[in-house]
Amino acid sequence: MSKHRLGEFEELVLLTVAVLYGEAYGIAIIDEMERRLDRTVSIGSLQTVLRRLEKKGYLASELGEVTKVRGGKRKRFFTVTNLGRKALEITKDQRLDLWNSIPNIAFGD
Amino acid sequence: MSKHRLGEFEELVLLTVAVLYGEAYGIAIIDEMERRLDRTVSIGSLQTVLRRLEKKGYLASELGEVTKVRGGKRKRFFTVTNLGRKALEITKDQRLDLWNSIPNIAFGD
DNA sequence: TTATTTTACTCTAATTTGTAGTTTTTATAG
DNA sequence: CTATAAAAACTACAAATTAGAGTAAAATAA
Repeated sequence: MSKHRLGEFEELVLLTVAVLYGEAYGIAIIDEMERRLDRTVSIGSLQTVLRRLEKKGYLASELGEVTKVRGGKRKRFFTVTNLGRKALEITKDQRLDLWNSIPNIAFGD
Repeated sequence: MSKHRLGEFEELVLLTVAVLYGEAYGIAIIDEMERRLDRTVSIGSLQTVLRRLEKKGYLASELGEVTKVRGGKRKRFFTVTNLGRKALEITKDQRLDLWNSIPNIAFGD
């Protein structure tokens, strides 16, 4: 596997969708990312990445029901697929293996 | 801090330079990355990223001594700077915080 | 029926990453 | 000596990812 790699932003989006399980739609994802990561996230790049991750099979989505809250198109809710979960785990494990292999002196200050 | 973010490949290069402390030059970095990450790494993209990371202050480099091994230009050895270490730590901590916030049901399969 | 709010979506530019090739240097084979 | 091979850095352009700014749709409130 792993012909597809996760870009930096793709990884963060995937993780945030998992964190928001059941409530992961566009604007909620942005709010959560901005709060946790202390950066601004544009709706445009988010949409692009959500589409791409869905196309790659890492995310699935469905439109929500009409609600009685004022305004807005129907929300599109995302969930992480099994394949997406595996991609996240591989990414995490590779990074942690590298961290565990760094000799103490490398950062001795 | 953190106007500069680490791209996916940038992060892996920085970590590998840390792992190879004292022996981190172009071709050794490639060999280490290919072995650990099970992917091919082209010398071209590595050079580009090494330069960019140095420019951003995450890496420092110096030319090695001439050796008596057959052929080759003098090696350029890289080390991770304090700033680079901090960028790596922020990146790692953000990812782990997200992982720790994922509800159990999110991946229930 | 017009304005406001909340949402998704599209398009183009900038940045990052990948690929293929070039240059430099030295040792060894003929 | 000269040609070839080996080991390394470096360059240039193409592809993929990410950012930013703008557009469209749907619903309630005035």
